Amino acid sequence: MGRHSCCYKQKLRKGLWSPEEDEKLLRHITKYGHGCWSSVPKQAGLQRCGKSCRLRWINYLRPDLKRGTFSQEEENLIVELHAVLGNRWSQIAAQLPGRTDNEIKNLWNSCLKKRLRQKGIDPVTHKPLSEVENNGEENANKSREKAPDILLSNELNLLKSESSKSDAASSYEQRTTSSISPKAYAMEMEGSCNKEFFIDRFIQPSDLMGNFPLQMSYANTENDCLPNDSNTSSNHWFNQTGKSFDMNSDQFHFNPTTTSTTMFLPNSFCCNNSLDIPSDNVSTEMRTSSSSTLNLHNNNFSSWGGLMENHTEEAKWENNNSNYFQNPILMLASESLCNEIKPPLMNFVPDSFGGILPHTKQEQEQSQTTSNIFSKDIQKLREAFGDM
DNA sequence: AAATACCCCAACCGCAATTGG
DNA sequence: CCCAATTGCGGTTGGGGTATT
Repeated sequence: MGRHSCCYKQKLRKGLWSPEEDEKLLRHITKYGHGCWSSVPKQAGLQRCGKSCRLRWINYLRPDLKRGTFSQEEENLIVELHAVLGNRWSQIAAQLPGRTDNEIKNLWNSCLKKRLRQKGIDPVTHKPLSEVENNGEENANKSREKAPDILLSNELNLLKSESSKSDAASSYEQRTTSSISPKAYAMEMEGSCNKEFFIDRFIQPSDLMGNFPLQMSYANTENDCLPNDSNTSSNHWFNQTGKSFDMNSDQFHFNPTTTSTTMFLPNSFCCNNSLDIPSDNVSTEMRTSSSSTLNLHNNNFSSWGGLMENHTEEAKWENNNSNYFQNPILMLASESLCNEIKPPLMNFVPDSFGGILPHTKQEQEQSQTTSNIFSKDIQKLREAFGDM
């Protein structure tokens, strides 16, 4: 165990990926899905280990990545999430559609940590440095660096720490430009840490439409590991259920009111009732295997985000508000509020992996059953807050 | 202009968890 | 249940770019 077996094999390339390698991997995954990662490099004609391919896809090639610099809102969110979750980068990344754990980790280590220190806040404990020093750094580091689950409720209480008070002026100024509302902020200042606090602080209307996490299984179960099937020129894409669908098929011009397919699409992509994908944008480009239509090495995915964006006012609103929590905290809180919300339009919201989840009421219910995978976290929250 | 220091980030490494035969 | 293969995660590293001397 430990080191991936394929890494022992000779002649495997390491280091930066070349544009040619990127194109090979992208083309392969676009066409067949990744299936078993360890078989991807061979099938894609790459001299890489599967682990390296997976990482490259997740951190760079995935079409739903946002890329570019982090917004102030995103940075604020990361800091707040870090205060609760610690160095659980993947969980933090799950709340920031289009961002990878690696990206967030790098941002934290290179910028955010430093910025907090400059503001007199210990980036490990999120308490004032002076307080941390008084209490002894040892204990603080022990309890925080990699927060055990059992500390979760305690972590939540950190949100009401004195540090917030001492940094109130600058901090509130910052937060007024972020997602936190004055009410939530005031409660935080008052040391409140109850369900209203979380609902007000984290939940946006889009969450209440039933934006629950789903377990992503986009492996192409029918066609995994079958790149040699030359009879199928189809480009099978991945969906939520693990079944593939054919990007060459006319059905790709799909109507979300009749399908429950989840696809990888730019995370900014949202729509109301029906979604007609222009024939000469994404699907066409992804079908074009002979020429590199995606300018990956200029970090340019405008052909995805640009063309795919729905520019209606409502879609813009959705875009602006779909980046919020889809985690157990919100799920728990959402459960108690779902009934108060109007019957949803057909909403497409990014899941934690950047896919798009169409949510009818029925699908919300299905989603909630899937949410059982978070039952452990929910249990902890119940312990922290009591039943809601 | 050259040398050095610093910063950022892509990619690697190793471990733990999960999966499946 | 066992064990090997695989996946996912977080910590770390190293190289390239930029700033400073």
